[in-house]
Amino acid sequence: MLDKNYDAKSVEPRIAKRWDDANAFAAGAGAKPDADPFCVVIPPPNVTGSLHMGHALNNTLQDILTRYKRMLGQNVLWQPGMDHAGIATQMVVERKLAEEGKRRTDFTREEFVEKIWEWKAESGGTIFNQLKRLGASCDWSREKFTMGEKGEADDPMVQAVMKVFVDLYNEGLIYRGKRLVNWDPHFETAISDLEVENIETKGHMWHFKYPLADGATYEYVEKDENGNVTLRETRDYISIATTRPETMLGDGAVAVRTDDERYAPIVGKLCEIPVGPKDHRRLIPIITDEYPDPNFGSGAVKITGAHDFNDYMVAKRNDIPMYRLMDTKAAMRADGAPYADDAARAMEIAKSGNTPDENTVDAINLIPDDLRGLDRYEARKKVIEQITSEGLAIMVPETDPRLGPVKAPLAPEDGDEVRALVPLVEKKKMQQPYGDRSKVVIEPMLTDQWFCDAETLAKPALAAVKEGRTEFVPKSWENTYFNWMENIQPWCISRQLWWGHRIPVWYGPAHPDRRGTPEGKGRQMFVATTEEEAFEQAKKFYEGYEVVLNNNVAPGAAATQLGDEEPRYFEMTISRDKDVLDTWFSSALWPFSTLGWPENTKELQTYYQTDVLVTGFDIIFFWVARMMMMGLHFQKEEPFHTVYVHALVRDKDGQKMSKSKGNVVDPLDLMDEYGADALRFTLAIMAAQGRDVKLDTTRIAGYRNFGTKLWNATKFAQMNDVPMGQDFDPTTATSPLNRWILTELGRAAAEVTDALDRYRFNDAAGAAYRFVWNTFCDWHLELLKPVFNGDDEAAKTEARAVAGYVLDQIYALLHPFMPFMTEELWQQTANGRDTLLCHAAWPTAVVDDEAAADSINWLIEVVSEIRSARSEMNIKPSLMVPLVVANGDNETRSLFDTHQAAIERLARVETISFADSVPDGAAQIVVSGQTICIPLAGLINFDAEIARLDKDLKGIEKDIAQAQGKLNNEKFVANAPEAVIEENKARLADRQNRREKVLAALARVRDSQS
RNA sequence: GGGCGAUUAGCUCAGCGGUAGAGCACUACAUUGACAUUGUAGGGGUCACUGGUUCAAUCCCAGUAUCGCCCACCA
Repeated sequence: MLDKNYDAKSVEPRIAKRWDDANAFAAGAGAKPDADPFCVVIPPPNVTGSLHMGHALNNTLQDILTRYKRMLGQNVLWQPGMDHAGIATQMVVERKLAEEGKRRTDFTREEFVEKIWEWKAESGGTIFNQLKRLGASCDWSREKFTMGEKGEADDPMVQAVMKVFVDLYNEGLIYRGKRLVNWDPHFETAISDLEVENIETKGHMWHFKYPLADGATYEYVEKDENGNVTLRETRDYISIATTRPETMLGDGAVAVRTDDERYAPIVGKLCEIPVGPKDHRRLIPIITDEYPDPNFGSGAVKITGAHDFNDYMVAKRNDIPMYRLMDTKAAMRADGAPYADDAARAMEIAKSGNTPDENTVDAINLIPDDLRGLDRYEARKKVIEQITSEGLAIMVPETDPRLGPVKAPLAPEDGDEVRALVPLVEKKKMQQPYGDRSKVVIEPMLTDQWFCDAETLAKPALAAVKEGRTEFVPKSWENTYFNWMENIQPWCISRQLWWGHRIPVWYGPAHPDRRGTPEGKGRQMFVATTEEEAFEQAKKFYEGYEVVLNNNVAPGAAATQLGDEEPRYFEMTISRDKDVLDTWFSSALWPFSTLGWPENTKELQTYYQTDVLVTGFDIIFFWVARMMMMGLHFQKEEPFHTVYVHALVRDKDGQKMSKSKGNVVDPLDLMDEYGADALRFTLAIMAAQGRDVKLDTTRIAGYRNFGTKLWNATKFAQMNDVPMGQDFDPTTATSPLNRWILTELGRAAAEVTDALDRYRFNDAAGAAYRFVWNTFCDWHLELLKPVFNGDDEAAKTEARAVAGYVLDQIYALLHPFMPFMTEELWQQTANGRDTLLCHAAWPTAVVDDEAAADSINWLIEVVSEIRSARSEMNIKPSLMVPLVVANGDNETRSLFDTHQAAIERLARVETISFADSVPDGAAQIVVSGQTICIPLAGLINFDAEIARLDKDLKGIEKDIAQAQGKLNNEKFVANAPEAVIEENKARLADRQNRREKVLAALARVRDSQS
């Protein structure tokens, strides 16, 4: 016998262990011979991670699918693993070190990386244990890590990444170059566009004068829309607006639109950057470009190619030098020659109009000595001060509307004009880029990075979805995918971090004997999947020279001269690239790297293409798109045929859960309180497509109660000797009640199955819920009671067998949603069950008996109506009442005979009799065209009875009016489908019949009252 | 600036061309045998607004309002 209560806390670990001991989720476990494979790869959680609601939802859905497919007998693999999560992990470990008062830079790179591995060993299993608590049926023996077991170079997980890099490099799809990238000054690394969040912030726009060189002047004319001159003055400057004054130091030009008449007179002239030591002011040219918008600001834009993405494009187009102003921490540069020297050098460049190579330009430091080393915002303040104090800020009256509402203008009194002039500093909302992890303002920075030609890789990935080989569910996400893929930019894949896959490129010096050829110039690259291979390449390249490998020297350092006497003998040192790859580069390979690629393993052959990817929309770009690209490129087949995109779990008020907001709901707490099954069921039933899940904990309690209900239903079965786990053929059942519940079971199973096949998790859970609670518990079990209490032994035997069968099927049907409790019930309810429920067969419909269904549905209606009438008449529940069926036809009599015991028990009826007329002083119920009476003279309150019948009548008449209205409408009859017309006709006939009966009943009540 | 989504019972959400549903909350009643983590009965909604299409609109179309998200280079 079951315990009084289901105790999730003790059952869940026990069942989990049982699955574990049985290896129940090993790839292919429980599969039929030659079964179709079904494979899902887990979105790998961060190694630093701990289970949050997003994981709980994501993994619940995957588990529902894999358990369902496993029960269908398919060859199932749910592949688990973790992601090394470069920045996130490095951040966590750095934070940990900070607690000990240490910094990353207190260690060597090797030491620090070793610390991360230690940390992984220590706490890396946390999230898997949490996933196991949730019931995730992954093949845990196949756990993978994006960095391999220990990061060894020959680990297949590492080799997969290396091979992909090398292959793409050899195909020209990966290249290195100096580009403007998003630079995170906190982590001191480049990041990709996707890792930047644009946040609206309050900023300012300053307006400054850039004086024309040599005191030149021009006539500045402004016109309105109609061409009338609104302003004409002689100027010796050009007005420039900027939100980032500190970048003025790196300006390479001022650009105006080609057709901007205002500036036509000065195009091609030089102007002066109004900051820095007076005697070394730099002059820059005024150029034309299509980029400036004449209607914005002054129409003239300063061009700082090294610190702004737009300017970068302009500078490239016009061969304007790009001067890098900041260091890796976004502080103003303090390296290189004194300002005077470098400024002079820049002047020469500007005058010559020939921009030297990028490394030469990069070496020039244009930060005035007094600003060197300052933080970029400190520098901004100083720059503004200096320009303003020199009188080069554009001045406007205090009343200028551009100053914004903050500065209250002095009201011009008694014709006074202007009280004062102030610098024009517009208050302005602007989109500011922030690092999504560091939350620090991103700095566009000109650096050497590795890029992947995403545009080329995206083409097949785009076509795969366009042509339907991979489908998104819900489909609307495909537009998001298309939009991004069609506008995809080169993917910056290098990161200046310590934790990650180190880029498999080794650098050596220029070849000493090949001056004047590419091999004899600059550093040489050896791209190889292993160090040995790179070494071999280098040896071949530097044939005749000594080659050594030393990763501690700067990559591509000059050849070392060996021996004083033999100057022709050099040592060629090669050293590996210091950078690591973007984490998503390795994640992109997940669907095939986890299956053993680059080796052609049996798993790869069996399970690739995988089936469904279940993921949140926030990583469609980061991950899904890149898996599509890499999967198609390296396997020539999409990594999955379906992408199920679920919503974000938000808090009750629709806010994204975040630690900083303090609104995080911890799924572990919820599992402690309600059990894993209740949490899972809630997430499943709330996972409607296309909408966020706003989690309301009261619902979890509700579904916990659902589990209790099932538990108690099973207890009831046990108390009535219902046999479970029998080999019973349900088609042999004969009684209407049994055939009815089998019919309902089949319908429910079909509904759940269909919903799961369409990824309608909420519909699936809802259908199972309704069947178990509202059909099986509310009616079938109640209707069984009179059978079990009766003395028809044959009927009891069949009823028990059917009840046992249905319960077994219920466990199976609910198992994907509530695996722990159902497995526990499965194990406890039958002796000698040698199977695990997780491997049991998925329910299918075997009995569909319309007549039996009609019969029981009639019974349910009668009972419900009697109960309703009793309640409204305030007849005490304890009072057993007689029932008189007036003018019943034979069919009705037979139904009452069949269901006599059930009606008596469920409606608390003492006797059922038949009469030719309605007895006096009776409550009258009209159901299925029959008038049923409760003759309780004296107990019936006539007013209440009249009110009840009136209410009934009103509803009926409303129905009649509606149905009649439709049927009288010629257009309706002409256009509506036959079924709808029939439905309305039937409704009308039924209501008319009932109206007659109810009117008669009303008349009788009124009669007896008078 | 572009795109997407939402607006349904007091709350959190399903439904989506043929007479509105769930969970929680609420009201009344019921505690001798599966279950108070319960049962029975009930109250509560012009399905944001305005037009249109249709025999029929909560559902389709257009527009409005409010809210939310994603993308975007206006200095």
